[in-house]
Amino acid sequence: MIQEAHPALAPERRDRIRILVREDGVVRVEDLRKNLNVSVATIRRDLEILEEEGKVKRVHGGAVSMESRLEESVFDDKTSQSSRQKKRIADEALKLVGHEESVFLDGGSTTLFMARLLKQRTDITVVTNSLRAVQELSDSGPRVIFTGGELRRISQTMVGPLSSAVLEQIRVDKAFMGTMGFCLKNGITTTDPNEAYVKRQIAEHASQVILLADSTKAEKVSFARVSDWDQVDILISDNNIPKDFVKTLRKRGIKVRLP
Amino acid sequence: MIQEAHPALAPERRDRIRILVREDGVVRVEDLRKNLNVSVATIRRDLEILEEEGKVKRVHGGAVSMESRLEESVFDDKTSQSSRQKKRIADEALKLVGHEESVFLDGGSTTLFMARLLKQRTDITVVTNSLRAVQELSDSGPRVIFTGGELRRISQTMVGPLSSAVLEQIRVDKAFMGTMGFCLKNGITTTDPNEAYVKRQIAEHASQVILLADSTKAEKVSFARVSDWDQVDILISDNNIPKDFVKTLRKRGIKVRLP
DNA sequence: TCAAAAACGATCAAAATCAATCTAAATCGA
DNA sequence: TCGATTTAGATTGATTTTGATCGTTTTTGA
Repeated sequence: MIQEAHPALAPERRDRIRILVREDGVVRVEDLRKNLNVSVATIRRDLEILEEEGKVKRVHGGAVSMESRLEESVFDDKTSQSSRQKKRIADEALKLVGHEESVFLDGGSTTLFMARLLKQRTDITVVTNSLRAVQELSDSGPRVIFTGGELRRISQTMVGPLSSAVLEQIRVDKAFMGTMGFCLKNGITTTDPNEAYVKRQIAEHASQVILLADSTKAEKVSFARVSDWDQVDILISDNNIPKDFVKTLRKRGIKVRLP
Repeated sequence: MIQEAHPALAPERRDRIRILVREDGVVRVEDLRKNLNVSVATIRRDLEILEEEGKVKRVHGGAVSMESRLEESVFDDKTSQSSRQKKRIADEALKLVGHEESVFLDGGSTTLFMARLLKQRTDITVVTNSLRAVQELSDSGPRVIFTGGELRRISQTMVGPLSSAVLEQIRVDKAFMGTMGFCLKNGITTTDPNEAYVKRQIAEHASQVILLADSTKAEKVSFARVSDWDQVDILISDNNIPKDFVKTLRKRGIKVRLP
């Protein structure tokens, strides 16, 4: 076969693809082929792998980044499996919201589903740092308190010291939180330290902390540590979560709900 | 060589349509066809998809945006006199924004026009309590600080004591403010005391206060008093404002610009 | 109100792209 | 070195997307 000067290793090539996709938001298979000097079959295989890893989303003719503007359209992909799970988790979470309570919603797709459902409730107060959640509730619905702060575009949330200024002054009955990963050893983790800080702070000011996370997040560890399990009161997930995991959590006094 | 290298990828094309629709509020199918170099059939199919996603609403001959909350206003404003004036006022105001400055935008249609124009500027920091302004800048543009607080639905702004918590901690070079009414005797007035309070507070924390108000607001008095004229540094309005009024303001040391 | 013009939706064929399969080269362990 | 395994490229039939056509509906203007 061809003996190139630099026979780029497979993971290296996939990394380059990731970068190219993220830079332009969208790439075409043909461009990648020319750029990397491999066949389209290889590109397709790489994209397949990257899609499984959640790095890109394949489309006819190429792929789009999952970490860019176009993410949004992927965001409300209602047909996807995980999306339906998130919907069910949000439904279950809604049952926990009592009359005239105040709740916190953080950024994340699961809590966004919840915001949608909460639109019917005008008796409660919603506190959030998620711009999308506010948009969802901006027309009508419950009383809305927005934390403010600096806009973090990638997650469309408000973070930083100015958020804290507001958070310090409020108390909520229940805090509903999403996460990027959770495991027994490392507790709750997320991608950004700023996000983590906001979550930690609101957890301290909430009577109950309820974690919303589908099973794909189980045993995953992300970059920034949010908190340990003893901060969490209830976990709402789905049935694909390992049985042992649930058992251990329950032993540690955490209620687990699997709708 | 003139031959286009590759047709745009489908999601990319739809994204461009979304942007075009959002920018102008309305687009015609024919314009999109010329702009994107595809057949009308493709445009129609794309619009169908975007309508299902709730991004646009199809109408005979084209589509209107569903994403911008200004949809209606921009729509019928296109022809309206006052809207064009507001646009010109916003253009003029933009000239005052220097390199790497921080500016405040309050709620109101004129400042919203400004937010749109500021999208091109990535060197500045925008502070605002207007949800619409944040939405306008949520994709890309300058650094955004949002005040947070309680959502006042009618104006889509954040108000109340929690807003103050953030406002107290920031200083801006220039504050651009709209108003419901202004006259020599009563100064600046607006409809809601909460709004007035926010305006007053930011005025104290701004090196310069710039009032943006078309001539229809002149000699009008609204319910809640914001401030006296001595707080204002510059007024940007239009030529229909009474000459005497301008003269008096200038005598009091306020710069008046009439683009 | 009516007729011409414009826009629309449905359908079909061509082109592009994809998935599956098979073959060849490279890598690795024995 | 040999053979198993992994990785890349080529081929082929299936699928998706696109543009063109044609009959129908909506808008426009007299």
